[in-house]
Order: sequence, then C-alpha cells, then structure tokens
Amino acid sequence: MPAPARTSLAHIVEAGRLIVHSQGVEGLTMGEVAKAVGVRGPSLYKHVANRGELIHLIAESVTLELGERLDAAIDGEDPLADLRSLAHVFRKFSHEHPEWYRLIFAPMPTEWQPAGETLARASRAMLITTEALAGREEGLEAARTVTAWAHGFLTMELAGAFRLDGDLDDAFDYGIERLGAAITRR
Amino acid sequence: MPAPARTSLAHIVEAGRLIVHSQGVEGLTMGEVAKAVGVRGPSLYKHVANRGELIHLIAESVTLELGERLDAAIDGEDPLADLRSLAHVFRKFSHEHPEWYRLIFAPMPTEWQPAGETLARASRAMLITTEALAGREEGLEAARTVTAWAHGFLTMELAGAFRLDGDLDDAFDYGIERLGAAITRR
DNA sequence: ACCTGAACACCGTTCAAGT
DNA sequence: ACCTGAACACCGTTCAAGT
Repeated sequence: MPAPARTSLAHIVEAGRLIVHSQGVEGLTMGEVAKAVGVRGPSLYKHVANRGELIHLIAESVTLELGERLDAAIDGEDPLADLRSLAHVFRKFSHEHPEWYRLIFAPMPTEWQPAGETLARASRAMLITTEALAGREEGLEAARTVTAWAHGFLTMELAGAFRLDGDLDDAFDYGIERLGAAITRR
Repeated sequence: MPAPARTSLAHIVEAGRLIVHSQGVEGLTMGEVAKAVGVRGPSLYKHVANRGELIHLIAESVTLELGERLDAAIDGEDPLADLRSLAHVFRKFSHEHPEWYRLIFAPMPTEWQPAGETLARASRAMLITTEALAGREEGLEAARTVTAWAHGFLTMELAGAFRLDGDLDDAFDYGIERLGAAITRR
C-alpha cells in the first residue's frame, strides 16, 4: 500500500522546459513528458491537473529565469546604459530560447497566466531603470512603452516579419536610442 | 464522370476566417470548416494541401484587410496626425478581431509566411508616414520601431500582460506621443 | 499513494470507391 | 473532377485495477 513516487512535479516541469525549448509548445505532448521522466502518460495526472496547467508552470519557471537575468543586467549607476543592457539581455534571451520566449508572452486562459508576483519580479529591473529616466510618475508608462517596443521587435524578428532588408542589429540599436531619448525627462 | 464542385477555395477560406474569428486558430479544425461549407472533412484536401496551408491563406486574407484599413487611415497632410490615426486603427482592429490579429503575427513555417507583397502592402501607410516624420533614410527603421511598439503593446494587452494598473488608453496614447517625438527628424 | 493498461473522444490525413 | 466512408496514427484524459 505505500507506493514509491517515481517522479515529481519539479522533475516534470524541468522535463517540460527542455521539451518546449527544443520542440516548442506544440511539441509538448503528455506522452513525451512522461517518457522523459520515466513514467506512462496517465501518471502525470497525479501531479498536474492537465496539459494546460503544466504549460502554465513551465511559463512561470521560464519567466522567473528571464527576470533573474534582467536583474543581473543593471547596476543602477547609469540608467541609459542600464536600458541598453536590459534590451540586449532581452534580445539575447529570445535568440537563445525562442520557444521559451514565445511561451512567456503566449496568450493564456486567465487562470493560468503568470501570477502577479512573477510578473512584478520580472518587470522590476525595467521599472527601476525607467523611473530613473522618466521620473517617478511616468515610470510605469515608460516601462510599458519600452517593454512593448522590445517585445514587439523580438516577436516580429522571431516570426520573420522583418522582410524588407536592412540590418536588424542596427534597427534594434536605433530603437533603443530613440526610446531612451523619448522617455527621458525633458 | 463530370462532378459538380460543392464548394470552392474562396468559400473555404471565408469559412475559415469566421471560425478563426470566433474560436481562434486552435478552434479551426478541418471538420468544422467542412461542416461550414457543407462537405465532409476529406473533401477539403481537394482544395488545400493541409491545415497549415489553410491557416496561411486565412492569414494572408486577414493581413490584406488590415492593410486596407491602414491605407484608409492616412491622408498625407499631417504626418503626426497620420501616425496617431494608424496606431488607433491598429489597436481597434486588434480589439474587434483579436484572433485575426494573433494570427497575423503568429509564428509560421517559412513557406507559409505571408508573401512579401502582402507584407509590403500592409506596411505601406506606416512607411509613408514615418518617412515624412523621420526623413527618407531613417524611414524604414522608424517604421519598424513604431510597428514593433504598437504590436508589442497590443500583444501584451491581448495576453493580459499589463497587470500593474493604470489606464491602458492613456498608456497607449502616451506611447504614441513619445514615439512620434522620438522618430521626428531633429 | 502513485503507477499502469485499456479505453474513449477527437483530430489530421490517406485512400479506394462512388458519381 | 470532386465527394464520400472507412481506416490509421496520434493525442489528451479517465478509470478500474494493480502494488
């Protein structure tokens, strides 16, 4: 009657992260996850309610990792340098882990969206930086503007939507400079 | 031996548009499409190679429609007013047809991405407007910057990613003004 | 308390047979 | 020349039965 657990939630989420990384969310089948952790499909349902919840947990985990990298990217000395640094970390993350990146911003049923706390932690560094540039009252709107631009750029880059030619590295740096200037307190 | 066609490609794409509009891409099953046009599932394969191709055709059609609305939004007299107008048309489209909007920017296998011509037509109005504001040489990069921002904002809005409060209409208008100023020739 | 095989509903796609 | 039913592989999920 006891019954040894042959896997764990952490183990399952970790396997899920790897599968999403290499195959994308569409490649995340319960069968693949089960195989990766060494059980059969149905056993996963002892640990997660369904595939959607597993996707949610993977998204949370990956969002936290991005947040940590963003935190590590700023030193608070020179806000404009910090802004450039944040943008480049963001872009590097999207290149190294395009499928994780897509997952973070993928539309999800409300109940499975990243918890408010997770989002707040991930946005912390950007908010600190934009407050330094735009001032306290405009900090939040400035953060949204920069984040929206960076996210839009990266999504379009990943989707291959920039087809008229020109150098994308230059276009990205152009955007950072324009936005940095745009939000800086006049 | 003749054999009356009971449906057509145009009919199928139109049905697909409606289904995507109301159920999203995940709701676009071959069975639903077939039912909507009055045939059985397998018959669809006489008109499209597979589900992916159908999604591609729907995305093209919807992208063209957005492009037409953007074209109609500018008059070329006041570029800053045109920029505001373009941004608001973009946002309105995303609110009226969130699932179409998602489809337009959804990552797709290269072979199924919107044709270059389709993209060019859809970007025309923005490019004209940013060239008027930023000058000829910077027009393309300015267009990318504005489009990236608008797209990022709308994706995040649709995904419910703006959880720290504040008025989203104001945040959108704040962004337009900041970006307009940022790309305007100094 | 967790794992398993069997089973079900659903979906994309193929194919031989109809008209 | 296009449509159909039957069939197959694949997938998420449930459940009764094992240990």
